[in-house]
Amino acid sequence: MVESEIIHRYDAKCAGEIETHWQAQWSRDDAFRTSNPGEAGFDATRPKFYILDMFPYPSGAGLHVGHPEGYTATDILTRYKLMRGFNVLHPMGWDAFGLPAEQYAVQTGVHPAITTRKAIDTFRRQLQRLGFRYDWSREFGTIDPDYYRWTQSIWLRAYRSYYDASKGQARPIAELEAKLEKEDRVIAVTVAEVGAVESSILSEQKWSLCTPIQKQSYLDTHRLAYLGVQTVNWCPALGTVLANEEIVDGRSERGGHPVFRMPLRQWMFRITAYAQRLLDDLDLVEWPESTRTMQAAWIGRSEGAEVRFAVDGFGDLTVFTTRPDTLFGATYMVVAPEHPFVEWVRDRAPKNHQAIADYVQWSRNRSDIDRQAESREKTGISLGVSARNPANGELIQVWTADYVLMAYGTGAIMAVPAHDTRDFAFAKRFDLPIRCVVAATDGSAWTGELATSEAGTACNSRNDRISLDGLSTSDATTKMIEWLTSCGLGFRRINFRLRDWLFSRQRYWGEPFPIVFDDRGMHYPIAESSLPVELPSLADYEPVQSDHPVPPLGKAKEWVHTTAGEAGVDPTLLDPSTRVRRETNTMPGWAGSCWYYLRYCDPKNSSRFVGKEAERYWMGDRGVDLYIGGAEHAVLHLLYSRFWHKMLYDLGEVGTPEPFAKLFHQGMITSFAFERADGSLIATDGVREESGSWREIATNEPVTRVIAKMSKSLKNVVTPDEVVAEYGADTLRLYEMYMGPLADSKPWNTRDIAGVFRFLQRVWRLVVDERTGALMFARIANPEIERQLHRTIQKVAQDIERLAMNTAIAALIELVNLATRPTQMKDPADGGLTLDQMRRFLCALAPFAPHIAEELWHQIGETSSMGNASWPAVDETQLVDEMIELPVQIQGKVRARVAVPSGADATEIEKLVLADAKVRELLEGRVPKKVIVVPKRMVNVLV
RNA sequence: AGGCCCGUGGCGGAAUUGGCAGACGCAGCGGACUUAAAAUCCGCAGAGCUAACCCUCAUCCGGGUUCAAGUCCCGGCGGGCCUACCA
Repeated sequence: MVESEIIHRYDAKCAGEIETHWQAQWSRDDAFRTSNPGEAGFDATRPKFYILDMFPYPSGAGLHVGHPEGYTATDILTRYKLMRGFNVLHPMGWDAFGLPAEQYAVQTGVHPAITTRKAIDTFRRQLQRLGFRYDWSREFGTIDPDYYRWTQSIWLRAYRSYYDASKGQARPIAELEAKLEKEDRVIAVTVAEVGAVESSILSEQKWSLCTPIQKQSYLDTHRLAYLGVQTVNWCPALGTVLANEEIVDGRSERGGHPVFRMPLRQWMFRITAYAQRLLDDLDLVEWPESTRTMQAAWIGRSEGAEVRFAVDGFGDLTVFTTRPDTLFGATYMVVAPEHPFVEWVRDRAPKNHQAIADYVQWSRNRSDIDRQAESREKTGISLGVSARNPANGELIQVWTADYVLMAYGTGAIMAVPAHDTRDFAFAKRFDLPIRCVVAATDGSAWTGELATSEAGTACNSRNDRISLDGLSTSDATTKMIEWLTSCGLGFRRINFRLRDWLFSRQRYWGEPFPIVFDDRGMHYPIAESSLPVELPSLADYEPVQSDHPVPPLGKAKEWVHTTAGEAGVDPTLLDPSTRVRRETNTMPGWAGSCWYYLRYCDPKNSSRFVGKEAERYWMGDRGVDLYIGGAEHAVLHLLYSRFWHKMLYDLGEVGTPEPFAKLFHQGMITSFAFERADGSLIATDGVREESGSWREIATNEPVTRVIAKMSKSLKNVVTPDEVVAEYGADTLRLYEMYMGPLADSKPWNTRDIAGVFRFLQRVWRLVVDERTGALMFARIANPEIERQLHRTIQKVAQDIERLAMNTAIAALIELVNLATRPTQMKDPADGGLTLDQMRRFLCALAPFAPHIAEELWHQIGETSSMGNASWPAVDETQLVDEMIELPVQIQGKVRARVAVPSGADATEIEKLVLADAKVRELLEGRVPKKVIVVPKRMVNVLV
């Protein structure tokens, strides 16, 4: 018993000791530090590589096993690239402002600043326990005043800029102002009160005659960050604006409170100015096709025309259509209930005034989701007014209906029921005329039973001056646009689905806007030198119940009401003694993540958001070299970041048009759950396994195992902490990578972890005698193992580059299995790997399991850290065999194998194969008609 | 409703470019060692027919292209993701 006691075994305790020992050592040595250009230790001869993880939102629950999946992959690549001689930037930080933290704080009564800091500490500790090689000296959180000072600064840059359409780029708004001043241009001015809806244009006048408020309103219609009116979902009971997804049946999802749609003045971003560039530049990036498609769909470019329909007494009602070729088939019009035309009609139609008002009110209080529900029938009401179809001169009715959206196009449409399914449904419901103006290409007659939106041949489309009849849809479209343009009735237009970005939130836990208002409602920016505008520490940050939005920051009365001087407004803009009111909305959770990748390049810079030299070096020509994160951010975060980046690019602040050269989405880690016959789910602890199948404990009924998301209710959540305690960090890292392809969603199976753990134990035993702790090496390199070692190193390198960590690990396992073959081990001193082989093997293992690799590295006599090691060289000659066995097919079926020299060409191979005894036997004297030879692959003999 | 992606052993998966389907791991079975067990090591392992070899069938189903298809094309079925009255 005593002699069999194994004290030098790689078990959980041993792994834990090794891991914490080396983590402490790396920390003492500052081993993960990366130097910037100009700093001590920076080697300018090395190429750069910037590897970025989407930084986490630290929740109170800590990490779950999904987090380390992407992080392990980037860590492997980081360690590998370092061994390959790159300067690698691999940072980590915290996305820490936002709604969940605030709601958690309201629930627990603990201030979000405290809970968030605590959550960050937990996350950091957990990540460090996994040995990730982050340069922690670059760590920051979006809630750090030193960071959000620059978030505010960049926002101010947008505020002070406009999009110069002629140049196709952002320019300082001072340039626009100077031009207006110099040319004394005539501008459209709105009613005198600030924030009027754009449609209430009253008159036009010269710039020099405008009031300051009119000037500001005008500039606001050009700023990239501007104050504008947007219809929002306002929930008085919750005291906040809600997203569409948070509303069910016109009530809040949480609590079932009523929600009202109301126009609200909010800070917006003019992201629509960048729509075309955001679309075009998707060609510059190496991103998953699905993500690029989603972004393109979100931007939603469509080509068509704007067409004017005359309404007596009103003027022109303008529509956007992608099918101007069907103008002759427009038999009625529809405007959105929010369209100003409705208001105009209502005031002039006393007969159905009330009915129209009721309909508008009713539709206004319906959420977008409600309005868009597929199953519901179309609703609407006739406005009792007619417009003239400019093509055929017919008078057609104008309706209002909520299937037309104010936010898209012009908020009004021409309805062509014969060729649009929505218009068709509406026309059927309200018995409106339908006219076919596009004939099917195959000549078949239109049935009138459903709308045909496909391209075809124009018909019934002629007037005195134009005829489209007989033209294809695309030719008819071109001709119609030309005609409309020549008559001044319309023009070609490209429309985008993308809308401007609502950037205000009625929240406490976010970045304050660096802006103040005077008594007249004019806004003034805070001077750069007075940033940050710090978030005031509030004891009561709960939302306010009200009929009108009251942001929680409004409660900080002393902070809100101040003077221009105290707030830090430039004295040349506003007298310092002027009483001002601070903006009380805050920025949304997305703000901090829009530019964090830039700050990592130079996180301590106190004079710029990022130093130019550091930005140019780390961002290089194409930006971040590899960005890994979840597909849930495929649209919003990535689109917002690209937008900010392009603004900064236009303003000369960054050197690349796109921020992220290559993007990769890791899959989700799921878990198992169990399903009853009726489809209901059972938690894992309510089930027992019985000879390969599962039964519910309570009823003894058989259940099936299914894949489900990890959730508390199903009791199938696994945390890294528990895995580390049972097996160690190296095993967790290895298991997460070995589960399957990084991009796939894969189920966690605790039982499978033993496999990779046993692999690490075999690695350990390869060198360490478990009883004595003595080191064991082969005296002579076994040639088969040597050859396999070269192949493994080669494969691991290739697999890491393409992020196929699972197959890289399989290759490492195969090598270790080969090296531990007991036939090689009869004499311990003669088995396994030589010292030199072990050295090279550990280099290949280190990216995956850095702790055990570092430990063994030192045990075999190395004194410097593995972090300084180079990737082992591969001898090309070891990768090819002299002879290879080719499968030989007869009539397409593998019937024999023939050994041939690996360099043999097709003729040689054919000769060798046909001379082979087995092949001749199988051919039974038949003469081959054709022999297909694919060197190094196979041979197919056809008779 | 539309768009995109995916269906391979009992399970996770491999097959990178159309070229030996099932690497590697888990679970399973048999053996060695042990008084016994654990641990470790060795072997077996898609299905069918076999004592065994052979052979036949086999990558969701049905067609097609090809000397050759898990891989390409067409049609279905099943699952997932996204968008959802965008004129």
